[in-house]
Amino acid sequence: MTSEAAEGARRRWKQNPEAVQEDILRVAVAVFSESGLSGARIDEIAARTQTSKRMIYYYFGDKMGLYMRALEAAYAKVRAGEDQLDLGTLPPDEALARLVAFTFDHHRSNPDFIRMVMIENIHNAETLAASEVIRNMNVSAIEKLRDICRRGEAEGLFRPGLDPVALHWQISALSFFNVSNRPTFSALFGEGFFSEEGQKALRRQIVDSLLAEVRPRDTPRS
Amino acid sequence: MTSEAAEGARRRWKQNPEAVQEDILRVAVAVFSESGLSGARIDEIAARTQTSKRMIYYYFGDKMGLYMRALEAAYAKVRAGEDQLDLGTLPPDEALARLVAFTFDHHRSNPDFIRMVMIENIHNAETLAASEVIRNMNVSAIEKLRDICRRGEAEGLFRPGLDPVALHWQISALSFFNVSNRPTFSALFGEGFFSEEGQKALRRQIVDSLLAEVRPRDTPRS
DNA sequence: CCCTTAATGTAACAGTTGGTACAATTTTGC
DNA sequence: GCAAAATTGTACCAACTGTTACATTAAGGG
Repeated sequence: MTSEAAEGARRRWKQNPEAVQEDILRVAVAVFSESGLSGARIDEIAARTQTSKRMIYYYFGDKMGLYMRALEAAYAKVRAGEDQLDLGTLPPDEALARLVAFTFDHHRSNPDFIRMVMIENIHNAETLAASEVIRNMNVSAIEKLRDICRRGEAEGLFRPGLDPVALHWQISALSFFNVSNRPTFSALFGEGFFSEEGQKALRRQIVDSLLAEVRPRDTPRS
Repeated sequence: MTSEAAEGARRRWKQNPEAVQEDILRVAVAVFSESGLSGARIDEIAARTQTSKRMIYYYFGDKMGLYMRALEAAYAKVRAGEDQLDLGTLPPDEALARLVAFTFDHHRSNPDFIRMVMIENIHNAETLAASEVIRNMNVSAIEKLRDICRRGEAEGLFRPGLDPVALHWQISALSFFNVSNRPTFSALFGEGFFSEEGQKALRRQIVDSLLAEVRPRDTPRS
């Protein structure tokens, strides 16, 4: 904080490279997520920036370089938000419920990130695969779940043999689809699901469904 | 069949407008789903066709006109495949299980359609919303579920008050995400989920989860 | 068999868009 | 203070891309 403040003070008059890059990245995420990789125009990104097109090429090389950095920025922001969540002190079932509900809400409040991931999937995740930065960020998400599973199994609350990655898949699928496919789904079946009450009911249903999933199977004959 | 054969025979030598349009649409779906709306190039579509760019504009007006028709074609093909499925004779729980498993497989075998819907969502479903053709196609999907629910409730196999649209939402979410987000998910967490065994296990889990969802709630004190 | 209309080939154009050459200015190391 | 390096402004270009004008051929009606 102090070093950043000093940095800001030292360069307060003109030329602030870090701020310029952040500015560009912020706008790039917005424009790419609005228009897609081919649809996004460098000129539009530049126009919505406080700097110029020249600077984009100076700092990021070319369009793909900028796109990759924007993708990384989108992931970084979302993962940072997730780290706010502390589940270590909660009992396993409550921790899982909290994690699912949080993921659902968190995806909803980060549509830019969702759209960046959609775009990346359209392009076969080639940029993501080329970015070591991102791959290193996604370990923590699974670690949280692995810990919950381990504790739940130890306490006999969860059935044994749970796969944290499979759980993550399910939680992601429902929370992601809720944001990614809202346009087509609501165009075909109405906006009802996306009202405040609709979303609340949906979230509860998803939490319940996941909790039922991890509970030990009924053993009728025992 | 006879009229089409006659039509084909009559125009066998040169000029076959229907075939030309079908050819263009087939390629258009492929190219749009590969590259996105802005990423797709009319020149590439033309090149992969047996006709010319000139004909694309002659029959479809402009790029957006072609895109809309391609989107409609993608929906039509998938919905036609769904209509092959007959569930009326099965008991409700089996019918639901069959429908879920079928949807899962059907999405998997139609990645072009999935990608078209992804692209449409990136563009806020504006084209889909403007196409009456598509909206009329999606009633049957819900009708199937509504019928299953009604029968299940009548027989006491399902709990009352089920929402067919909500069920459709869940089935779609899991089956869709499985295809749409495969690139990013497998880049981050490995290909394991998308092997033949992985997909089989996933499908069974999804079917079980949906069946558990509709069963009457345990009423411990009765 | 002719004339209108539908279908197709050729070639080109105008606007856009990613990218850059060149020069000026600011910052920093010494 | 000064020279080297980092940062920024201006103007421009070459390639691409959606779209169309013009001419030509095939099909159907009478």
